[in-house]
This record gives sequence, C-alpha cells and structure tokens, in this order.
Amino acid sequence: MNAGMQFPPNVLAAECPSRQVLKHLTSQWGVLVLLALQDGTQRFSALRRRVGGVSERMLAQTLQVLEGDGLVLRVAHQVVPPHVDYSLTPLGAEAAQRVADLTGWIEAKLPEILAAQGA
Amino acid sequence: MNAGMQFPPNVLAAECPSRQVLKHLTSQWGVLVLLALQDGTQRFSALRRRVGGVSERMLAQTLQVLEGDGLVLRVAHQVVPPHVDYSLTPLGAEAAQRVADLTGWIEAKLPEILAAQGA
DNA sequence: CGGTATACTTACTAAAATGTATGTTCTTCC
DNA sequence: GGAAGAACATACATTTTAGTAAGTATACCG
Repeated sequence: MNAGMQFPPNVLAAECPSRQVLKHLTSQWGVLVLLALQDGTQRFSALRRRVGGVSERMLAQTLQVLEGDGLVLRVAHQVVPPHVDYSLTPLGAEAAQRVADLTGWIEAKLPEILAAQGA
Repeated sequence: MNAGMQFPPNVLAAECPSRQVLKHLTSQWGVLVLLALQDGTQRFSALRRRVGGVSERMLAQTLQVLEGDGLVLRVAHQVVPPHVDYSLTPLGAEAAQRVADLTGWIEAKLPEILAAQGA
C-alpha cells in the first residue's frame, strides 16, 4: 500500500519500513522495557525502578514509541495523583518473547563472551 | 571475578556487563551484520553490498566490535589488493539465530505493526 | 503546614552514533 | 596511462540519543 514498501519485507534493505520497527525494538531502553513488562502490568514508577538506569524522560519516550507500534498498552486512570498502567499487547508479548530469548542467551553465555573479550 | 560483576548476570541491572554485550548485539548495524553473515563467509565489500545503507566506516567498526565479543571471525589473506573473510564463530552463530528470530518476526508481523501505527 | 509520591512535559546540555570525504597501496582492466 | 577495486584509517561535521533540572496539580502522611 505504501509507496516505498516492498514485498516481502526485508530488514537488510535500507528503505524497508521494518528497519524502523527494528530500531524501536532493539533500542537500548526498548529492549529492557519489553523485558520488564513480561512480568505483567506495571505502572510508570514501578517500571522506572525495575529498569536499572533509565531516566523518566527516556522511559516516557520509549513507552510512547512502543505504544505507537502497538506493542504496549497504556491505560490511564483519571485520578489525582495520576495512575497509569502499562502492559504488553498480544503483539507485544510475542516481541518480548524473542527479545527475552536474546537477552537470556546473552546472560547465559556472558562468561564465554567475557572470556573472548579478554583474549 | 570482576569487581562490579554480579551473579547471575541480569540485563535489567545497570551495572551488569551483559548490558554492553546487549548494546553490541542490538546495535543498528550489529543486528544486520550478524544476519548477513548467516549466509556464510563473506568478504568486506560483499557484506557492504548486502547490508543496505551501511557505510564503510560503520561496517568496519561494527565488525571489530563483534570480533571483540568473539562472535565474528576475521581472516585476512596477506595479499594485495587486500582480501579479508568474515564469518560467524560458533558463538556468533547462536547469537545470529536469536537475532534472526526477532527480525523474522518483525518481517512477518510488519503489516500488523504498520496497521497499529496508523491507528 | 511541609514533604512525598504520581506521571509526565519542556528546555537545555552533553555524549554517543553515524555520515562524508580523503588517503593508502598495489594490481588488474580498457 | 588513467580508472577501478580491495579493506580499511583518520579527520571532521552532523544527527541522534540521552541525561539533568525544573515545572504541574493534587492528595495523603505526620
């Protein structure tokens, strides 16, 4: 439907829109937020505590991007002080699974990788 | 062994060394190079053509980082003009598989994601 | 009453990633 | 002879990403 789009999608092609999605999913904070959300619905401040080192600004931005891709669901309860719940959409859960596979592998193989770095 | 290291490794912890590896693997060009190398040994210029949009500078830098993590093997034949072969190490092949799972998923679900973006 | 917590936004700054252009060294092709 | 190709390194400019600080409205706790 789109002008620059090609079939099938191919991330190795510079102009393919999948490239943008890839960037979102593999962004530093995108990966970690997806991972954190695997534990279930959480609110902003809880996520911030869970994802080590993320700033409020980056967390907010990352959540907006992921929401824009349909991976994260944002539910704001109209109360004061604010209460907002974030969770994975079904699509987001699938993505989170692949991301978790990758991070899980890294954690498991870290000793080997660290050893290779030393060499 | 390392000072700041913790057990078990946890990417959600800001100080964990797995964070660095994650950044290497999920870097824009890191992902695509790993993917491209799944097709087997290739030389620099071939990789450059295969990975759409990568500059010589970025490709060289990315390959060095991946080599440093023990994921990519670099073999230089001492001839002129230069001939250098790049391939995945066994460790790199495992990583590439997870990365390919993720990118494969993105390519497959791209229509859904694009639809979500429109909404 | 003063401090804390909530979920952000906005403005400004700093750091990191990336691109562009150029040089290298020699060989093959027209 | 001049151009192109190989696999980079290096210097410089630009873009993207990220961090810091401050502001917002209100309610609860002591």
